[in-house]
Amino acid sequence: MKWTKTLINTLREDPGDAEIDSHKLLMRAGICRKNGAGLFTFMPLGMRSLRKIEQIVREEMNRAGALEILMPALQPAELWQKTGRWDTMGANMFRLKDRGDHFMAMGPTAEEEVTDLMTNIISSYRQLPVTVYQIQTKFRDETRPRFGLMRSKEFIMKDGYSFDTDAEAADKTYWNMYKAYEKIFARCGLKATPVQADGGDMGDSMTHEFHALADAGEDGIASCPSCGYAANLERAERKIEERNDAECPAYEKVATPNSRTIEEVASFFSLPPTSFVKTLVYVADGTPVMVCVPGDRDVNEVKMKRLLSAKSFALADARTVEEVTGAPVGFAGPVKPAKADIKIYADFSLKGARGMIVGANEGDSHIKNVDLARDASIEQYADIVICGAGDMCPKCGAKMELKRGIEVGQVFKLGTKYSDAFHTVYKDENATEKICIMGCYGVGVTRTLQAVIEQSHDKDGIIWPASISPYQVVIDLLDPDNEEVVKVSDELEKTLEDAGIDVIVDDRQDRPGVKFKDADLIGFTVRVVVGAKGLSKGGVEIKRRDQSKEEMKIVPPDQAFDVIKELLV
RNA sequence: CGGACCGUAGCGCAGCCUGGUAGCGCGUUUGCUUGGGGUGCAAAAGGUCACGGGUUCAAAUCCCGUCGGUCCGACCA
Repeated sequence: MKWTKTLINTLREDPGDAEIDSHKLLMRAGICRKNGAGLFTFMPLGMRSLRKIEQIVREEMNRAGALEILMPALQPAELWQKTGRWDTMGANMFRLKDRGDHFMAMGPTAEEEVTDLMTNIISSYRQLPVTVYQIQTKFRDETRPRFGLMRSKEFIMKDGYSFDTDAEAADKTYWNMYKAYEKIFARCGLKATPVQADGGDMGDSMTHEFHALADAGEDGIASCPSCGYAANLERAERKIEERNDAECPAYEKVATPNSRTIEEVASFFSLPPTSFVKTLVYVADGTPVMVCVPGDRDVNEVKMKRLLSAKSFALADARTVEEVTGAPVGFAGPVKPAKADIKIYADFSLKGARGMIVGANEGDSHIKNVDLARDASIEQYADIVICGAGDMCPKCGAKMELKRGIEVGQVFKLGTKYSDAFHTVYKDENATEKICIMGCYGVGVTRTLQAVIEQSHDKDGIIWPASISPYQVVIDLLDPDNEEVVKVSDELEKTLEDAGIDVIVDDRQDRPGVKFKDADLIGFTVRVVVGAKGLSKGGVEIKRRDQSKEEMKIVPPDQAFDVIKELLV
């Protein structure tokens, strides 16, 4: 392919609305163009990489035994009403009406659709296990699209769904997919780490997310350098040492005018935040609860939500706080709240805590010398704070590290949440009707593309892994008017194409510097320079994008092919 | 959905405060020049200043509204 025959439009300057490197490069290299908030057009270069990623996903899914299908992105509302998600998905789902006044959804995911489909197809245990998948555009009305393809309103996702006869078989399928995902990301040149995650509304059982570690990632991940434990901060646990503080005298009230936050109270007492108990009032499914954590810690709302099996869990408003505590916001505490029967949950690390300072449930007052076990009625101690760097690994006790990641894939055990709703059953060997156990498996295809860029770039531009480079090789034809040089370039181009290697020839009437800059910006895996000066000095120059100038090889044209092939492995 | 800011040529921006016939850089086109890391010179094309209303002799500029966009927060199968 000749550069002048395709449509490549690079930008010298960063787009004004891009924040992170990968987003800037996506635009600068001409991979994408923005159409609106969270909406992008893939230009020819981007399209090539995108299709290559899809093909890798397809090959690995097929190899894992999954079957490709394609379902409509436009889905009838009835399916969603059947599982109740028509309501619970809220404003995140694009909804519209057809001319017959029927509500439809632009699919944000497809559990309902696929379960409805398979319910009518599956009848016998002989058909199971079965996994189907599709690579399809998904729609989500994100309140705040961000970071280019990372969080967009329309994106391409591979979504797969498995149907098994029992929990054991479903477990096998789960790990089969898990392994397929490891291969997919490895082949895309992406370092993706599997981490334990929270199921959210999707289901309550086991799930792993695959994260491309990157500072620009939106998710926090706790990981243990010693044993490899890794979990999304939403779920990450920590090991807690047993605590048994020295006995303290009876508690007493202390006036703490205008000291509401832990910082203010800590400075008032001249004590570290760990000497205090932070008490927050939440509302879980309409019922207020109190949550106590050490003063230097934050409540993990996802953990609380799971602990209480709550559908909704959010901080209470000021009025509720006043009703519950009998004091203005800022003075809540676990000792004798106004609402005496309120359930109080405390973090494990507070078990055995004595001599603590807590809010007095009275304006401008705190109480000190609190022994939580003696003075408060704690419903339950549990791990309910967000892990921090330095917390002990729950598996091995080593100090954990905090990292950031981009979620590029997720595998879920769905159980029977959807098969129950749709009555997806099969007959077993004894002709007994049994429910299917489901799993679902997603890969953010467009997000993976950007995650690769985020992980693989330098100050000059993108560094594409060979497997998904728009063209694996770029030939910088420096003297497009020199017949001899053109002949060498044309021959090499043909040799490469005949061998199935993607190659683009920069045949523009431009100075070498322009071609080098663009080749680096777009980041084709291998660059071959063919020019009169080079040929007179012995040949063509070959270098992989991630190699330095010093590592550049100069070889006679007839050896170029072998050297290029070597570099693409 | 709360808070802040921004909409001027394909891209990046200035002009707005203090109203007076719309500018710069990049890119594009043409010619010459240069020819191994975004060459230099010259010429040219390209804008209903987001949209609607108001104030005014006069609005990119001031006021009101709408729409779009960005950031912080909340949310996020």
